[in-house]
Amino acid sequence: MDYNFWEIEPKWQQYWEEHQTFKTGNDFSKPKYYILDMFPYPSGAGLHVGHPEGYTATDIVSRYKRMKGFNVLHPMGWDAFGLPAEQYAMQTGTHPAITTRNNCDTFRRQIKSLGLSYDWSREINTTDPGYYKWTQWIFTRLYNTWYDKELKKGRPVSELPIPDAIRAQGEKAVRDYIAGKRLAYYDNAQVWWCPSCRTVCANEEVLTDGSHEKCGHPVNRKNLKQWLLRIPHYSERLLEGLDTLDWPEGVKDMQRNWIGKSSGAEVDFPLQGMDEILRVYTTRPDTLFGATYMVVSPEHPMLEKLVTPEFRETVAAYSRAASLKSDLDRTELAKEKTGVFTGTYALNPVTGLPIPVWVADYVLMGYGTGAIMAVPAHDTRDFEFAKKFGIPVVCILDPLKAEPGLREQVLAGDACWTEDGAYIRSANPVKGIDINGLNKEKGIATINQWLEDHGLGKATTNYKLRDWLFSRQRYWGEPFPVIHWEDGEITLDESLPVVLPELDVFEPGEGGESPLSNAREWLSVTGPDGRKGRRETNTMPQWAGSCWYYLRFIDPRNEEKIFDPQLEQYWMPVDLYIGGAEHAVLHLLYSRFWHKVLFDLGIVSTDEPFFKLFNQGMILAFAYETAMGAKVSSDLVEDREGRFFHKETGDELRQIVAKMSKSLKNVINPDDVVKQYGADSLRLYEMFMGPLDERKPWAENGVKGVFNFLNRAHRFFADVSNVAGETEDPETEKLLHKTIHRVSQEIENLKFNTAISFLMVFNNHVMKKGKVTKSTAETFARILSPFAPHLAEELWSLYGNRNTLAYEPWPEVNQELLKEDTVEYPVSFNGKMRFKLELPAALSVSEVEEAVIACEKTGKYLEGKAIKKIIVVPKKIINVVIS
RNA sequence: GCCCGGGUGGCGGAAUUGGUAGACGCGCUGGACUCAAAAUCCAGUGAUAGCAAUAUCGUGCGGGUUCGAUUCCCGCCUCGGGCACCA
Repeated sequence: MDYNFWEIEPKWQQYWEEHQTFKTGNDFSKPKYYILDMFPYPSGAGLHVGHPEGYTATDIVSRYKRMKGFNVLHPMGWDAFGLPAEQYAMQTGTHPAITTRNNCDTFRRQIKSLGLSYDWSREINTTDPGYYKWTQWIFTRLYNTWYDKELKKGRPVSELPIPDAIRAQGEKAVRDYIAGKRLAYYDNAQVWWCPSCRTVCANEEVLTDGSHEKCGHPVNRKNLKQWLLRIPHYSERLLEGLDTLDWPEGVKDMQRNWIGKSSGAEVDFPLQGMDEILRVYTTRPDTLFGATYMVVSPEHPMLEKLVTPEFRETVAAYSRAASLKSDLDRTELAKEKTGVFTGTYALNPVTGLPIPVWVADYVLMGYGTGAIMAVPAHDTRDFEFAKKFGIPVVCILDPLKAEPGLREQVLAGDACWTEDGAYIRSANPVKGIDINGLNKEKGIATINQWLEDHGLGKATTNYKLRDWLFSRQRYWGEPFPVIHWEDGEITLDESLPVVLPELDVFEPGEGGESPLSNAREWLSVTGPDGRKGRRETNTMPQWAGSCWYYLRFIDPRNEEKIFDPQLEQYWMPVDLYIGGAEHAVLHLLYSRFWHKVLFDLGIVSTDEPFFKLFNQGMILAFAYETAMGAKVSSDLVEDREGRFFHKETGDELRQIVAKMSKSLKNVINPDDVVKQYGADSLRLYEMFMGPLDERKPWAENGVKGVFNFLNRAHRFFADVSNVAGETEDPETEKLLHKTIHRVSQEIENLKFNTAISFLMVFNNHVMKKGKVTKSTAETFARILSPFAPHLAEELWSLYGNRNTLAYEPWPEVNQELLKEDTVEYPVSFNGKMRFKLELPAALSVSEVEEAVIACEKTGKYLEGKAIKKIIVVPKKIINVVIS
């Protein structure tokens, strides 16, 4: 009988749908397991083979956990706001809502064709007003929250203490004061602007090369009134939380780097001839004796005061030039340092010597105090600058570990040294400070103490994390529930949802006007007092909807509340979250931030949303290139026994691994694979390709390989004449239990490739043996079911079972059967394996030694040499050391 | 430049993190069945030498520790990802 997957698969999919097999159970006495996929953006291209990779992995774990007796929450939904639908609307006039609905329908059909065990009754869509009502509601919470630095938590603004001095200035002052504390605020911001998309974007969305993550066009700076979220308040909390999570270390590191904590000190430098100080931030206060000049950023507020009349013009010109440069020019391209002298001198607080204050754009206003002390001998940037402008380089740290030649150069101020060493020229008896001879660690501690004692500075911490720019000049996004009144007051619109109005024109204005400013009727509001107002026309970024969707899955149809708190307490946190690594600092940082705010407000019960995170590796494809490195489209490649040739030129080509791309004609459509080999084959292959977290190339022959396995399993197990054994063969029984053990273990460790190989080994074994008992066949169907659920259900029903096996108990391992009576010891001589020796497992070490010596094969390898030592690792190896 | 991952047969990848390197799958070779092919089944398959038993070499490169290293240490090469004038 054929492996008729084309009949089996739709049949079982229909069964599951009709019986609501995967509707989440409401037996809350069971242990829960919440397993989540990063929900997709439903693009017009349909499902990519990368999607089923993560989805199959979570599906295997979900099915396994159900059989293990867990109450499993495994939902799916659509992150459906976003640019492509809007751009498509601009080109074709089709409303984004229609495009989105069609794309979701396609995705849903495709996902359902894979037999994934989602609870579809919980499907959510971020563009549904019933959903974004609560996205808006969370925004209102953010708006009404301030961060209490003492308690290290967010609190309602109603609890914000207002200083008397502010209160005395009247209502507007109080309002401004509160606005200055809110986690969501509206302000003028130097923002990244993408001229191609005509919208602003967040720091996190700008790539290293200065291009927009979404479209690839270069971005520039613009000054606009925008909504921002004060995520930096949560820097420390976001950092600390990472230590409690079972996440890939790489992702944690990326978040740590992004938050960018650094410890250092703020130091005050008195300005010569002025009653002012210039405050700097440095991570190397220990090098204070080597500070030979200072630099302020061109945007520094004190710059005006610092400039002496004779330098006014050059400094003004420099600042103007700097302001016109994009950040890209100021970083990437500006290998060469630039800067000008302000005419002012500051006094080095430890030496008392005057040092010049310069302005240069390599110092950024957004970090630290926007001013630095420069120590050219021990900082490469300062060294470069000092050499260019002829500023003295004073070495104050003897590089003991440097090579002799380099050490001489450093000591002479001709080279820069940033490592540890011993301080020299770092004492001033007049000031009562001496760190000569100390190392870096002690030097920093000593100087910090001295600075604090003298009121000249103190140890501080800095973070790179900046306010999160939270508004976009887009139509297809969540409207802000905000009204700007004619008198300048901003209030929330509490009647949620604020529904996105219908529009025919989606074009954003070149100057930054949002498309919603065309929605005239929707736009204007009149208050009860007759006051006129205008709605916020920006919309929220795509991250908003995905920041909290995992919470809505818990109680997706609740119209009264964001969710039932009791359900939240039961289901949270997410136990396993699988998705791509591209979200390491965007979605995953934003979500954690929102979640912590909600936690502080008592809305959620856990401090972190995702307990375990796992990143699936990207699925790539084979591609071909010529000797010169030119890529060749796959349809022009001929495979001749493992070597590849260009069909037209006949040149031999090199096989490489690259991203799937339309131009290389190597994109795989999951629908085609399902049609040709079935969903179980697609699932199995994606899991069998290699470790889940690694990038790996798609190979058609690999699909055939697993398809072949399913064929063989079907041929054997679907033939009931094979399932007729009375009692099980002991060898088969042993292997069966070993297989259950290994498969269970590998599922727990998310190592599905090896789990599948164990199933193959078992199948190969029984096919050779010829017959198994019904019990063995049923057990095999159960352990196969997480991977190939359609075939497993089919076999299960063939054996006379009426119900789905989705909730059958996972087979127990009989530990007795895992024990071996004998061990086949590899015997090696001086580490080289020579032969194998089967011995009873119960033998003691000395008995094993005796058996080895007694073995006749041993004599052959001794050849008159003496045994120095015999190493026996019980049940592993024997190594005979000979002279 | 800095921070993370990788590098194992012709290919995808295994190896209980110090104990038989190459499980499983693909591909290839030979055989059975067939008029023939496909499908299926059986056997073989890291390299070199040998009819063979067997021997030598072999996990990116060079050292080291160890009875024993894909695994640990030191120094490199290389591919991928992230960050980057953050003082």
